[in-house]
Amino acid sequence: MGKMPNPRFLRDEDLTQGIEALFFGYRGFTAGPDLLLADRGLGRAHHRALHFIAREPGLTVGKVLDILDITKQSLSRVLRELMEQNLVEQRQGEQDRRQRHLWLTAEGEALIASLRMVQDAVVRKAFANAGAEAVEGFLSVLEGLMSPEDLAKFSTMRK
Amino acid sequence: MGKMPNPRFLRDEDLTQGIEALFFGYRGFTAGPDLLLADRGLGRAHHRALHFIAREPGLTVGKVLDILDITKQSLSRVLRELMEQNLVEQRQGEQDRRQRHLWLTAEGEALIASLRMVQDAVVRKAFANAGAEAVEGFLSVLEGLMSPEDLAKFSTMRK
DNA sequence: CATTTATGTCAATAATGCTGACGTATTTTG
DNA sequence: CAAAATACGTCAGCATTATTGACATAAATG
Repeated sequence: MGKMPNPRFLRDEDLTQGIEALFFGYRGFTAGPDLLLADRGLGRAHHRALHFIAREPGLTVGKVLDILDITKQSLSRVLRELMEQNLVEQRQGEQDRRQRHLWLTAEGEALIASLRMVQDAVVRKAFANAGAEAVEGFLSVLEGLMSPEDLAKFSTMRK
Repeated sequence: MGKMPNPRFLRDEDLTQGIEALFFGYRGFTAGPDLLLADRGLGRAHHRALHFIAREPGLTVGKVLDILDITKQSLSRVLRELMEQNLVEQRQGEQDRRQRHLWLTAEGEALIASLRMVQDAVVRKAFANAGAEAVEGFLSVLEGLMSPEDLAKFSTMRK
């Protein structure tokens, strides 16, 4: 047998609190980068593309499409804008020459670094104040919220 | 003195994981409602308005503006569409007749109930699988991510 | 009575997404 | 090798959610 079932757990009120915490928390999480990006005429979509390209340089367009789960038309516009601003560059695949591999330019690296600086500061503070155990809980709840497909992507990235 | 500082805590990798967990988790959290709303030609903005009106019936336009932190022009369009679909109604304030108090109609109550059904199922499953302690951690990290203003709103709502 | 407040509206613009259709280069397959 | 599938790009049109700026009205307040 495990712990006593908690009668004060999973009430409607708890769910409401969780829903609202996500709403306000997500907003706090994106506010800083949004401001920085706006200076360059970029938005959250550009941030996401930069993030995943930075995380795994040489990613193909197809892989980014799979991660972001948007249409190729939407991604195409975002990538074009990033390339116009000399933040990202494409290189033809060597094995499969149909593929376009995406890399950050030095300028792109600099931008993502400043975005990370802002976002990391917020996340680090939240993590540090809440403590390591809370962070474990935070992650496990978020994993439970993910679709099976996204959970698989999320897990694979950490290997 | 407290716990031993954990050298494996707050590395760049941990922050990356947190950032990506929020991205994928938030997507899982909004996917269900988005589908239901699309059937009626509504979006996430309408959902947010419905949520807070349902939570505190009789809310004034000004209070909703403060919570959602969007411009009155944006909210105005959202409310007009909700009223056109007979989901929300306005009543003039009795004390202050400049104010418009917002209420859900029976139809609005029915819609928010079905949205809650879908979203609650996702959140309840995530909460139940992760456990009460994890939920505490989840909430405390999210509170740490909120701007001071949003944290105040979030806290006030629970009193 | 002048000012402030609460709300609404008109117009223009931007970022992010969608569907559908079509094109090209390249690889794979029968 | 020819046909099919794959990876990618692009053109056009449209929807949602947001913005700023300007202006208007009714009601409360000092």
